[in-house]
Amino acid sequence: MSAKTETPAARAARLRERIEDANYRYHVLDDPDIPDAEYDAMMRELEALEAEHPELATPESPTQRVGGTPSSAFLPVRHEIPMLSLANAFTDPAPRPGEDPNKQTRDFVRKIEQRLDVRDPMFSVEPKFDGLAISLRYEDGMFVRGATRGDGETGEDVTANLRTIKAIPLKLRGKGWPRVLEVRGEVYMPRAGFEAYNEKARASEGKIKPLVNPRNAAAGSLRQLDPRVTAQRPLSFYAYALGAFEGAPMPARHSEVLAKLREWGFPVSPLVSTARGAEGCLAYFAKIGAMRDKLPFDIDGVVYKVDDLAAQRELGFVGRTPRWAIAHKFPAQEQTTLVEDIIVNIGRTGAATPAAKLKPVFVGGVTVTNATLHNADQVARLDVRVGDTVIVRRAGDVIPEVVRVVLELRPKGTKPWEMPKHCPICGSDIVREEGEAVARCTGELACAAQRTQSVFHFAGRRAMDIDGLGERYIEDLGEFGYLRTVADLYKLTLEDLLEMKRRVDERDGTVPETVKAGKIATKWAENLIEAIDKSRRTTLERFLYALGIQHVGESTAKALATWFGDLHLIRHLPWPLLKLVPDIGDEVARAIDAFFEQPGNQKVIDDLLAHGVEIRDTHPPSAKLRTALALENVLARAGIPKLTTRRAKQLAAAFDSFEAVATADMAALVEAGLPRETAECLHGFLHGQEGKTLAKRVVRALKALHEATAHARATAAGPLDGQTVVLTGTLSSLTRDEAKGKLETLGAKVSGSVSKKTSFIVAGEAAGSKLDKAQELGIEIWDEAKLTKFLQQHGG
DNA sequence: GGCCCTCGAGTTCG
DNA sequence: CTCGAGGGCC
Repeated sequence: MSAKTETPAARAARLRERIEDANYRYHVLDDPDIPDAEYDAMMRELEALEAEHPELATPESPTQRVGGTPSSAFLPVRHEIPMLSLANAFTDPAPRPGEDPNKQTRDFVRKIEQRLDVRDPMFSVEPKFDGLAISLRYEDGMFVRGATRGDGETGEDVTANLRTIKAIPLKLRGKGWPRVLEVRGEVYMPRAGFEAYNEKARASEGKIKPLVNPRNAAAGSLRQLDPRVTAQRPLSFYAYALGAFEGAPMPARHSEVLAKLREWGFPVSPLVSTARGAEGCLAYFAKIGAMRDKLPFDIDGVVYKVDDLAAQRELGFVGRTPRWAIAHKFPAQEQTTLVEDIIVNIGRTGAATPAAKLKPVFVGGVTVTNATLHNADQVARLDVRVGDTVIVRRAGDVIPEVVRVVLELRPKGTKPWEMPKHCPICGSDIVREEGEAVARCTGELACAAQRTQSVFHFAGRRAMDIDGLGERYIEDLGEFGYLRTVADLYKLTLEDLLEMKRRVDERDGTVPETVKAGKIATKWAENLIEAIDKSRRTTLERFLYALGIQHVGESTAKALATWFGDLHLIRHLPWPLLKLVPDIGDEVARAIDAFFEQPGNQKVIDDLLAHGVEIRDTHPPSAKLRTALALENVLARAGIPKLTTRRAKQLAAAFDSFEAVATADMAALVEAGLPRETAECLHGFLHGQEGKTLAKRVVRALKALHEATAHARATAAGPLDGQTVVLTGTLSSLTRDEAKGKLETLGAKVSGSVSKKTSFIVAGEAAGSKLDKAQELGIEIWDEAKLTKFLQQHGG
């Protein structure tokens, strides 16, 4: 049948099929069956056909890979099933005599054998591509969304860019695929494509910027806002795992999954294989290692996965890393360079961290100029000196690290490096505590570096999230006296910022950037003021984290926030009571206590609150905590020496407040049933300096607790208090359970059926009889948009 | 007292 | 990403 006798629709369909087949043969089977010229001719014909008959153009047509318009941002995508990160194993390059260089790999296999009680389990083995992990979602066989890995939980929507990659099928081939399929794999740039692209870039004489290395090139290409740019990049794709999988039976083995993926049109590396036990894995590692340089793409190791999926489930996870898989990495690439200097950086906690300033060297795909030396022990271990030639590599292919010194090249007259005795920034003593690895500057707030770093932490994305407040501004603000504590941020005015900028320009002798085309450019300052203002409304968890208390990171801050629920309670609580929170022990509790013990810190908190910082999620302490704070428990745990649980109980029965116990005289204590000796001891303690301080704090804390509880009760009246809500139909942005939970926290009762008592209903897509009934009864009807907006307005 | 896990803190480059 | 160290469990 010739083109002439076909209808345009049939011709278009036939062309598409042939183009898709050619793609499949080229990218998946690696066995092209038609010459490039013919392929191009078919594409041109199809494009012409679709231009002539626009109704024939479908989104999954091969001509429609580059579509859509440049976007301004990538929307976050939550992965239904988190994307994993693998543990690493290395082969020890210089094992001690008698030591197994492949201990890590063998340990990995041995643990699996122990847990599963099998010998030499079967592994699916594959090369580990050096690219960018992504997830592709197919619904009813059509590619609907693609996202980057992100932090594993949430990535970025890069669908438009992924569509331009010909190795990624826009629709699934074959049959038997599930209704919902998520495929995980690696986008990478083949070496040849990388070279060719850079050749073109060189020829363009600066018009096209050359790419640094294939891996960054892949990552950078997917982050292009304009898919037409991505389409110009020679990207490819290999699939290696599943995410969501709904509506079809799941194969029993990982190797079968890969075979299925290949049938459905995904490129799967021809190097994937299976191997038995540790020895099989190591043989595969050796084989791939020998091929590494000749491969048409970069790899950084191989991956071993337990092949049996049921066994994978049995093995489970530690955190987000599976017990059933490991990445066996090739040794990192190494380079030698010169140590030009060894400097000390001062961190937020005063930690003095030595860092090597290196002669720029290209290693592992980037130019490295700095390498951390961690601490004085590390410097001593390596014996790095200024002027040394050292071997550097990128640990885990990211953070540069000094591997060792090339002693043969050491110049004469070098001296071992020593931690300076005084802080290079503020001149305070640098002290190293007994048994600690870090040395610290003791300058605290007097040290500009610590000040800058703590403000930087405070403003961080995960803390108060002040957008646009970078290290440079913080330094400058500090230098000119606008910023002593974080509270000063909330006192800054537009004029302050502009004045600071003027002085910075004066100091640097730079042309004032603030003056452009005769007008004073103030946009950056306006933005910053706005960002600061926006940060005022925050959560307890963020606020606590932002304070930068030692040992209090994100998760401890969260625990404190959920357990105590109220800043005023936390800031007055004596440390033994802080230990009520799981995962908070002596050390952390003491650190928190010490922080709040400083009047300066309490003043900063007062200042922050006075300048409009508002914690919007204060809530009553958890029920568990309220029990724990009952009088007898407080007495037992407040840190009063010799007071046993039993005695605490007796006291609690006889007195009705902590204050009463603290002010009781000996007679009263004896009357309460305490043996004379215990009573004397307690009385002595409570009237000693230590006891008085403790009592004062406990009383204050309990008062705060009481107020917090009362306050929370008073404000518990949510905006939907007393209202009955009915949900019907399907909501797209959240599940019914989530909607229910959110409505309930705002005070609503969520019921299942519509009656005249119903306050309003929320009708999603395809709402049925409940909607009819609500209309009949004249009940208010919300659509999803209205619900979302309402939830947003009320902190949903 | 030792082991295993998790968390905190510091870090690099584009 | 890595190291060091705190916390919990045996």
